[in-house]
Amino acid sequence: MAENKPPPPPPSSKPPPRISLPPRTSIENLFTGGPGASPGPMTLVSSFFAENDPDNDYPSFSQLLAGAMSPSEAPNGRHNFAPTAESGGVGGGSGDFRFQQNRPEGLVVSQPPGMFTIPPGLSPASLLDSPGFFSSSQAPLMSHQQILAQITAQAQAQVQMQIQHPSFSAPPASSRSQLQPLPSGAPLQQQQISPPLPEPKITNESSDFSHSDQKSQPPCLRCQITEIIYKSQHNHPPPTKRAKDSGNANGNMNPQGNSEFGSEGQTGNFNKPEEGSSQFTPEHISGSSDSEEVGNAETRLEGRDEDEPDSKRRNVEVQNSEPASSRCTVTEPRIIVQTTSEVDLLDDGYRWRKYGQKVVKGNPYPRSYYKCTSTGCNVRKHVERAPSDPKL
DNA sequence: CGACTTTGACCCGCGC
DNA sequence: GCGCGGGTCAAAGTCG
Repeated sequence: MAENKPPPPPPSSKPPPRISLPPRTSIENLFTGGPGASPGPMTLVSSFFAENDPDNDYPSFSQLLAGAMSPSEAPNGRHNFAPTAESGGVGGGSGDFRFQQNRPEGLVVSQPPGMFTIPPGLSPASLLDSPGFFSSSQAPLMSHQQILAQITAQAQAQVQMQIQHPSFSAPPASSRSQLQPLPSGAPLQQQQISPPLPEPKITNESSDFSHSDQKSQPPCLRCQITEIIYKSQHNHPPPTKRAKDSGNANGNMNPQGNSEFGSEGQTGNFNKPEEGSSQFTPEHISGSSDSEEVGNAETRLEGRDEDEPDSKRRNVEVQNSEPASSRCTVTEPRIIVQTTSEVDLLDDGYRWRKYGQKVVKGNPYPRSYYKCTSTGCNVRKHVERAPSDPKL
């Protein structure tokens, strides 16, 4: 797995960035700071920075992001990724349940070298959808890359804040609310698989940061994670599909109307990254196209499958491996996002068709392969459950 | 009827 | 060069 990533790949093949969503259970750990607790999202992020090799050939993530979004835009979204206690872990009702399925509760940013994680509370789907990412006025179309970029940026911002202001464990209530929005009720717990971080403390903080509310929530087994890997970028507007799915898919969305997706919504899941993104230099992004913003990102929600064989990473790497030059010319930038969620498919606003399923080594659960059904969209994503996932 | 899921087989890359 | 593992394709089946 990513976590276990073997030694840093050669420059040419850098691991793609990953966004991880920690399993809820792990989240608890985060809060508690227990040994089991994996580094908090922030930690991951921080680690990310720390670990990021300055050497990184790739342009800084921020730079990449810069293209994708303007910091100023990052409004506070309305939607929260993090599950709210109210929603209840498992459930706030059938509706919640659905929600859970579709959405990861928390994203953790794990930062093995090569991967970046999304701060807890952020769900990839939300991110993707969240209009916040793109202001409504902005582009209706967000590519996966962009989304990732945004996520990353925010994560970075948070990290930076923590780094700069250790005390800054939790964002202002307002911000928090934004983050947590996950109505899903599903509690998110994030655990990260990321490699040992040098600064565990951050982890705790971060955990607070993202899940302050969540803490109270019981860990939801259901939401355990799966991995979702996005390849390629989505340029088409998610809403389209949504129209169909979304009707329902979003249904998961809270009645509150925060749609995760926001085609209509605005999201600001996170605080927007104000920071300079310079710090962020995801290695993985390497291949990605600058223009694209984020070429590759992996979002991983797995709770803990550190076991993942490298092979998986291969995908990522390969994608990443794209020559920098490709960035500009990249015909098919790939964004790899690995997330885990109870449901194979996170409702990210896009329509996915399952084209394959396979059992991979190191994980009892089969990995599912999805393609974006939008015409012309080559985005693919791999979803797999964390091996440790008890699976309900 | 169309879209999607499931499943087996094939192909490719990597490690030994 | 061989074997292993992963990723993708394609056919069949299912569901709305």
